[in-house]
Amino acid sequence: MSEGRTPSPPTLEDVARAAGVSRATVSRVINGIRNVDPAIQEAVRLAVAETGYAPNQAARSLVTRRTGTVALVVSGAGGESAENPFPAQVFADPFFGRVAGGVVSFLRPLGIHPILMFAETAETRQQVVAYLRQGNADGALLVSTHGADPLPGLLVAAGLPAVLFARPSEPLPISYVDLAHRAGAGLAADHLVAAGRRRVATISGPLDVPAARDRLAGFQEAMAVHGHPFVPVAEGNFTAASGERAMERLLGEQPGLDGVFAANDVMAAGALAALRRHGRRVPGDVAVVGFDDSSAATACVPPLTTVRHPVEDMAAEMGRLLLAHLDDPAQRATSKIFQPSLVVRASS
Amino acid sequence: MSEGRTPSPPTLEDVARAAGVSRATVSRVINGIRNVDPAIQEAVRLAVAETGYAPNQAARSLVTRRTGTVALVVSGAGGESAENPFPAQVFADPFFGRVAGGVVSFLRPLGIHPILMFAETAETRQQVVAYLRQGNADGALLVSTHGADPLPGLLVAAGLPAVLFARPSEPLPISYVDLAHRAGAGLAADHLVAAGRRRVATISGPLDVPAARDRLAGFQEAMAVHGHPFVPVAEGNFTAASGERAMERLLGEQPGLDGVFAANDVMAAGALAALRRHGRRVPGDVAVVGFDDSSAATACVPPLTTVRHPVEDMAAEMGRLLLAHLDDPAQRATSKIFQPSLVVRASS
DNA sequence: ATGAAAGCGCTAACAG
DNA sequence: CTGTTAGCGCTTTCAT
Repeated sequence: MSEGRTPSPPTLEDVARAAGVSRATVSRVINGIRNVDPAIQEAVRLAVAETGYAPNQAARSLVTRRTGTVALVVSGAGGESAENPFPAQVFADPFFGRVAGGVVSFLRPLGIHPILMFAETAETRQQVVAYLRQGNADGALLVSTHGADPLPGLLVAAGLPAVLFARPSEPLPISYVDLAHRAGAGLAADHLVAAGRRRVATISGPLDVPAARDRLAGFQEAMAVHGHPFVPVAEGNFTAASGERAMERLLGEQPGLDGVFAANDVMAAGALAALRRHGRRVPGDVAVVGFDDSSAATACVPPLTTVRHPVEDMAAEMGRLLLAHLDDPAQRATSKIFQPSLVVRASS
Repeated sequence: MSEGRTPSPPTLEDVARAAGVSRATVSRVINGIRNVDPAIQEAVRLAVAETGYAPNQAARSLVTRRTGTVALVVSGAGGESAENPFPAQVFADPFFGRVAGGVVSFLRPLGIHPILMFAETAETRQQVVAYLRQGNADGALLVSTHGADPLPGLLVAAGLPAVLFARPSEPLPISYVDLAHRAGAGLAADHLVAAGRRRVATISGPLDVPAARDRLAGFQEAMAVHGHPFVPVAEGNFTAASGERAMERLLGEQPGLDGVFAANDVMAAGALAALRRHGRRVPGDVAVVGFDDSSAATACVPPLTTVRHPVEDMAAEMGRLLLAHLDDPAQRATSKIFQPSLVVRASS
């Protein structure tokens, strides 16, 4: 009585034998296809339980040509060389965590789990394309950290289903979700003006990022509407340190400023530090408004008034759009723009 | 002359025909098996290029019984009900980002991409087990947010290869990486004492988390060695808000304290806020030491002295251990404990 | 309503 | 060194 060393897992065949039916019937029951006698269904279910059967996904994919998996790709815009070989920084950004959380919350109830990929060089982008072409995933959810990311174009060229987190910088037949950045920045401007602030400045994000440009433009436009055609600007790169430096510069230019809008919460937190060092009270002397409503907004002292960016909802929508496209590949690219809202806290 | 509607991707057969050889030979070339005539190798490579061939992973997995994929599972300890149905919070923690970054940086050069999973209820844990049993991934990298996570036990019981981020609370034949938490906390104690601090308190993490318990014990032990057998403790839950509340309590108990060790940087940041509100200067009146050396440590004002937790390296090591186990399933469970180090910044 | 049989694309003995 | 041959486990016509 020798037992197999590595008892290979039960197959459909085993279940069929145990239930006294054919493989085809077991397959039907498992895949929830009707036209199966209830009594037989029950027998099959029993056999599945007692054999501990679990369908082999590879075999299934081979015939259905579907993996039931999607890739979640975080992509930069680097060139040939690996400028940032270590992906830790990118994933450490709470923004990425929110995207991942939103994607998972939508996909998981459907039994779909995303494959995490990271691409920032020409080589790694090709890796992503090859990976998808090999049928490791049915499609991709793409989050670019820079506007000029070539990956969306590559995906479209390869005919691979994908959905982007933001409008591509070049027009492309591809679906995406995005935020009404201009409107969001406008909310911040309206709020500062309504609060009686007259000497307002802004800390922008890196201007090669479309979202950063939109937030700046939206802020400037809204301020102009309120009779403030000129707004001092200092450019940051979305990090706390850059926000701090930008605030220093602004304070140097205009010591009497009484309000500042930062294009994200993290830079606003940096600005808070600079203001404190210069003896300005927030919001007494200077009102501060951030953008995103990220964890940084509430971790600050004082907590930040900010523009809410429904990242999780948007990420979930990406999943929805991708699945819709997979169900009906003929359907055209669509987009969904989310509306931001203002969250007022102690900093303004 | 009609073309196929959906031109099905080229197969090995197509490449073989184009190269004028057999499927087996093409397979050999593609899988880098030697004993193939260099001239034929070249011909095959050419044929691959002109057909645009990409191997079908499902077909490959079906016969090799390997997917070349691993699961990265973030797991809580919840019971039957979904107390925290939304995974966004968990993924938003920068700690998770560091783990993901470390895992990806190690796995990606090997062409392996992790599947992101999240489990916090009995049901979702079963989902993870089922997913692995279906052969969607060869093994799991598991990060538990609580000590009493049942998932490691389930994985062992199912005979699924896995590596944990921390020592399991129950002894289990499973590999893991961990940090010498006690030693790390000891470093913090030594530093505070060396800096002349005499009235030192600590903010612990949630005491149902083994790492939090170890950090507290390590700190108390080291302080005792330095002649301070009693250290006031306030328990937090690793969030900034909890750190702030804990600091308030400590200040109430011992208004003259001159040093505090928080079991993570985020709570230390909260403590900083409370200290500022109470008019204490850091480090002038009170020295503050955190733990982890996370992004929170440098985002604070002043930046935190902290105990470095090499999360990325540890995550990479998890990957290495898992792959080693997959290569040789007979090999026993191993563990690797990393040593922390002190990073001195302005807060102490 | 159920079963028989034909592959999905690939790797791995086994011959030659 | 190369080709032939069997499947891997599953879904899916096609008969019955």
